[in-house]
Amino acid sequence: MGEGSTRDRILTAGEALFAEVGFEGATLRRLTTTAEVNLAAVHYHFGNKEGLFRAVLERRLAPINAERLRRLDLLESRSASPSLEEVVEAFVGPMLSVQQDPRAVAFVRRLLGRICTDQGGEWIPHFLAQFSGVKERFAVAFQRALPALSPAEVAWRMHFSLGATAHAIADETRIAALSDGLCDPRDSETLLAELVRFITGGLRAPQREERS
Amino acid sequence: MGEGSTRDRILTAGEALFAEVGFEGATLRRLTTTAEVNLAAVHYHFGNKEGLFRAVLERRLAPINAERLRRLDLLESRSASPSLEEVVEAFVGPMLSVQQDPRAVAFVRRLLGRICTDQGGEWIPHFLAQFSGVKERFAVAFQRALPALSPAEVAWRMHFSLGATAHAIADETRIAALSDGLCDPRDSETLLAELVRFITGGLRAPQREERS
DNA sequence: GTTTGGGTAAAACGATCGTTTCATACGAAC
DNA sequence: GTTCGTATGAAACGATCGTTTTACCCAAAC
Repeated sequence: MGEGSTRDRILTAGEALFAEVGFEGATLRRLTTTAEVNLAAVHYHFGNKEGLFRAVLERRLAPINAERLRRLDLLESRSASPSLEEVVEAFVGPMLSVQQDPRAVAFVRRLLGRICTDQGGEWIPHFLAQFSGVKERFAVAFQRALPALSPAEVAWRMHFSLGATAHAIADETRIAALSDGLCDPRDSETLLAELVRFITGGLRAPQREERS
Repeated sequence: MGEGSTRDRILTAGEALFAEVGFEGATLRRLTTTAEVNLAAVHYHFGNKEGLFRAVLERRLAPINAERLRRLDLLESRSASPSLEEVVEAFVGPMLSVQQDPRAVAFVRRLLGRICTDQGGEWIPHFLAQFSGVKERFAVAFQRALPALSPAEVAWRMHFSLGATAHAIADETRIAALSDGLCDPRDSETLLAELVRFITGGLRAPQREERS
């Protein structure tokens, strides 16, 4: 932890610590100790603890959402109607594979899942703001791939897909216990393949029958 | 908050407070203030803060898991091979409808979802212990309803189903933003119907093609 | 009547938190 | 060489945390 500027060391250590113990569980003293940085440096560079957290979030979320849009652009430039599997993979894949940095993976797998489930906190609007552009683009893409569904049903199923993804990505131990060792949570490739298959299946489920 | 014994008032207030701000965010002083209980009473009745949290969890989880098994027993007594929809609803339904107590609903919708995503914490084994009996029973039921899938694939998809459920149940605001107001997160009936449909669709997705 | 023990009340304990203050070191601008 | 804004280090501040201690109330047991 002795490389990079002070600011970068704080960001990196904060990312790891927030991912490990969450926002409230993280301590600036523990953070500055592992980062080999003075305690006051956090407030100098980021204002306060929450400012640091927002900076940590943005550093990783921006590339993920950019990659999502890039892949969707690519799909739509190739075909007027991309397949559902392609759209799902463009949405889910970047969370698992944007960065080769293992620290980024740790962030996504632990912190992002935690954020998605956290109710309180003032950073959720800040988090959704970056996500909003992505949401609309993919809502349109999903609706096109699933013309039989109503917009409300598309929204519900995107919601469920997000949940399955967040849970699967955040998990590092439960799937092993659930499967009695059959499934390896670190096998990102299998995880992505199974997750995409599950989500596409759920999205393609027959629509609600209208009582006529 | 002026009814019931001291112990019950602590449990009820703790349930609400943990659901609102999480374990680390909850303060015993705020808890004892709203419960109109002395600070020391928490340690007298529950040992410490974590003991109180475990007691809060158990009070709500036990009925849910009991109801799950009861419904599964009922299904299997009626038919040798219950339909997938029935099994999914027996698994998901109790989380939304076991108790008519609105405080129990608040607990399930906020705290349980949070627990499912929380990585650290010592109560997860304690939580899984109660869940373990449920897990095996439903794993068998799902495997029977989906004979084409490998055990590993059944485990993966149960895992994803749990994630979609936890996310959907914990959410109270995001689906409204995601759907631009089309979907109402408080409409438990629609939520359950859409969720069951999504999960059954995901579980029924075509299996991984073996490269021969 | 006295004793006993479960339950509650008030107060303080030590620890640790996020934050602030103040002094200092360093490099660029003039 | 002096000045000045940026950055860091050391120390302390006030607040609040979970927990413990001590004393008190009161109904049941003897």
